[in-house]
Amino acid sequence: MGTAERKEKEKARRREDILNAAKKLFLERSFRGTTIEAIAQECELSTGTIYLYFKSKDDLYSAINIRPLEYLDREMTRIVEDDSLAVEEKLKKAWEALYTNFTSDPVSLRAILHFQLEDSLEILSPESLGRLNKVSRSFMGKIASIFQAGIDQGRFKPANVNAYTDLLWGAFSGTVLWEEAKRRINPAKDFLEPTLDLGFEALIQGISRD
Amino acid sequence: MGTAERKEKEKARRREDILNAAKKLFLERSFRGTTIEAIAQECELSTGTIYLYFKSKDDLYSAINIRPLEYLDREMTRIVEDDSLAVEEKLKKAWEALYTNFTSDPVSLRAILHFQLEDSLEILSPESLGRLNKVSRSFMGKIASIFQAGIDQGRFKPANVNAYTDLLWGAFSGTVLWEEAKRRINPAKDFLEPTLDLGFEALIQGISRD
Amino acid sequence: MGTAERKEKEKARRREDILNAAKKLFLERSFRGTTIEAIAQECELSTGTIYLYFKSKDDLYSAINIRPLEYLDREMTRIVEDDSLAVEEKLKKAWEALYTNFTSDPVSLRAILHFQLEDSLEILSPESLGRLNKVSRSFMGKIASIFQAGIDQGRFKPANVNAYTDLLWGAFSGTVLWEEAKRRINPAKDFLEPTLDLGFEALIQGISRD
Amino acid sequence: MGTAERKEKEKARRREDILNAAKKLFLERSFRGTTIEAIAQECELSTGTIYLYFKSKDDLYSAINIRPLEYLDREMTRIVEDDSLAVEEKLKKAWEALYTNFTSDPVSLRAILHFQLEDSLEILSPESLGRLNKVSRSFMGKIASIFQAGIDQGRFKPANVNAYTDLLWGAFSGTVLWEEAKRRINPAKDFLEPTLDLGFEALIQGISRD
DNA sequence: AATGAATGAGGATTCATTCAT
DNA sequence: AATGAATGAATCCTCATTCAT
Repeated sequence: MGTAERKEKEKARRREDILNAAKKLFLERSFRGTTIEAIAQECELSTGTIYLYFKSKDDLYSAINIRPLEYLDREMTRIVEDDSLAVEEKLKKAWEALYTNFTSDPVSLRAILHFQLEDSLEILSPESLGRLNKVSRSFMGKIASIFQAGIDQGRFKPANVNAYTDLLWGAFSGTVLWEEAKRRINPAKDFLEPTLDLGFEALIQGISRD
Repeated sequence: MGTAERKEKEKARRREDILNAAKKLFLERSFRGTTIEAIAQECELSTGTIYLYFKSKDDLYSAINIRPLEYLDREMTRIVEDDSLAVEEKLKKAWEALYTNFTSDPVSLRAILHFQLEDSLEILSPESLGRLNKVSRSFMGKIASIFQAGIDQGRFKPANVNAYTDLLWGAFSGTVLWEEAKRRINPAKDFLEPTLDLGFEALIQGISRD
Repeated sequence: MGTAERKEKEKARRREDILNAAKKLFLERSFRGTTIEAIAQECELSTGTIYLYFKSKDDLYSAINIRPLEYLDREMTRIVEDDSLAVEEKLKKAWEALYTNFTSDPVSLRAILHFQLEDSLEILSPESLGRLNKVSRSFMGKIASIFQAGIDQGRFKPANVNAYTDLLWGAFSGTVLWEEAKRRINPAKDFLEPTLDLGFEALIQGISRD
Repeated sequence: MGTAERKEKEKARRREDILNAAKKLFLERSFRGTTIEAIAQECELSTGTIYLYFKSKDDLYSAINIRPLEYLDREMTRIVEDDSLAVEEKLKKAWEALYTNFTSDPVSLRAILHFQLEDSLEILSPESLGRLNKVSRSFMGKIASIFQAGIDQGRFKPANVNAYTDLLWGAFSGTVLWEEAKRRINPAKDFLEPTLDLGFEALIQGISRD
């Protein structure tokens, strides 16, 4: 039925609106500094309506995470499965995907880090938490599989692939976080890209055999 | 007079007690989840007393930052000025200092990252903020000087030393944050040390000439 | 639409309820001695709701002022513009208006005096302060104009009309305040009316030309 | 013994210091806005010491009242008993005593009015309250006796002398309060003296027989 | 489904007062 | 007597969440 469909779409759109408004405000004023009321105003809805779409503020925050992670997960799948790419190229593509994603959507990274930092995890609805865990595990697993392939092919130094993966994620996220913090203090200086480039070069060099 | 001195010491000790209690709770229950009341109870003082030593909750949190940073700053000075060390060794020592410091005192890193993540900076007392900025700049500056020396000596690939420094800090802090988050979900798995080792190896490899 | 209108009314009524509850308690237990919580209980609302209608406790207190002042201001207009009245009669009516108003609503005078006594003015929201200033100036101006007319007509001794106005207000408010204080100590004795009568007689006598 | 005496004096002096400091701060920042700590700092003592001299903040505040009232009471005695003065002159002198006293010591009037306005009375130690009541009753009684004499001599219109007294006090205090409030808003304009002069003239005129 | 008024628990902070030294 | 650190009750205000309409 066309009507039902339209309604469905309308609803999805609404959800999107809320997500975007929240994202904007979380970025501008941090999680602590953003009230549900402010989000409601930003997307021209009422506070009550927000709760029609999200169970709680934390749930809303987590939803901001999930989407980019799901997106990234799909990207990683594509990269991993693309047989035309060498492992170094795959790694490069993965890194670029991270970069593209998080520069186009800085809040989502912050949201992820926020959850790493605070134990808000406990407040999350079990479903959200489960979904979050599943996606991030899948996503990390795919990166790990690239490292594994590299090792198997004798191109990367043998080491625990999880350590490799953690390193990649840690270095990436830590660098973005730090550059962002610096930029908040001095908006003129934006060294994110060159620093990340450097980071990737070093990483590849550092783990490549010979 | 001995009395005045003892009082001074007593006061310093009290401050320390508060700091430790706060540290413990912030670690266990995050900043948001920790109330002044809880801190007071933890160190067996009253809420009012906390405010005798710290202007606000944020001020207290920031004080947790400053000391390890100041300590690290002194460490870096020692390392930088030790002429018996090669630049690679200096870097290794610096990395180890970070490691030692933040594993022995995980909250302080979390506190630092907290301030990177939130705009709580604005809430800090100007003095705290100033001191924080000064120390961290000094500290970073010393790391940068090691990179500079390495480049000057032709042992590191020429590049922007600030990018190198940011990378080092970003990779280090990001990795710790991530490993810690993982451990909170699954306490059994602690991969921090090997991952950081790997990270350092990769870094050195990656930036070393030939 | 009737619904919107009813809502509007309901809201105004709520505001009124809060105002009345606050008035009652402020009268009974003074400003300092009255908590928001108590006000909330008195009008069977929650503390949070109070803040939906008033920015702060001081704001609420000031709101108690404004209405009677605005009412008085309108009264004064009527009196001033009533050409059938002699200046002495206008003064009498003005005095009576003050009397009627403040005996029917004693807190409002106390609230006014409270703000005269404390520097709480700074705490008031700028809007409230502005409104307060505007009304009281207008109100005083109208009384002054009666005095001016009296002087112009040669019925009052020439003098600074502002001094006359200040005197009238000072004598009135001071007397009410004092009688009220006495009554609080000994509720049996209420001399307000005769004393005010006497005051008015003396005032008229005192300023009338021969 | 000289030592005991000196100690006594020293103690009285201390008390005086505290009183003066408190007076100054109460005037500058109002009762609410003044902390014991601030008073202690102002007179270079410690908070604890304040409590050696005064039972409570309210007690301290009340002490500020009592002295000028006691002084005024003595003044009134002198005036009342001075047979060389006519009743009108006595009244004039009484008014002038009030004026002199409260312009030289504005806080004390504010303190008195504060107690009229708030029911801080309940908080006062019974002794303080008793003393306060006694003095103010005595003081008012003396003014009343002047009115009584005036009526007896046929120079004032017969009326309740308490009403006369209340009127005098109300008009005086109300005018001072109001002029002070105005001056706080616009310090340039000080109309206190002329307004009080006018007030006294009107009063005398108003109550004098023919 | 949407609203937005109402809720009320929760928390930071202040400050009069006490008390050990 | 003097100190000033410690107390902790008291209070204002915020804000995530609910619910009647």
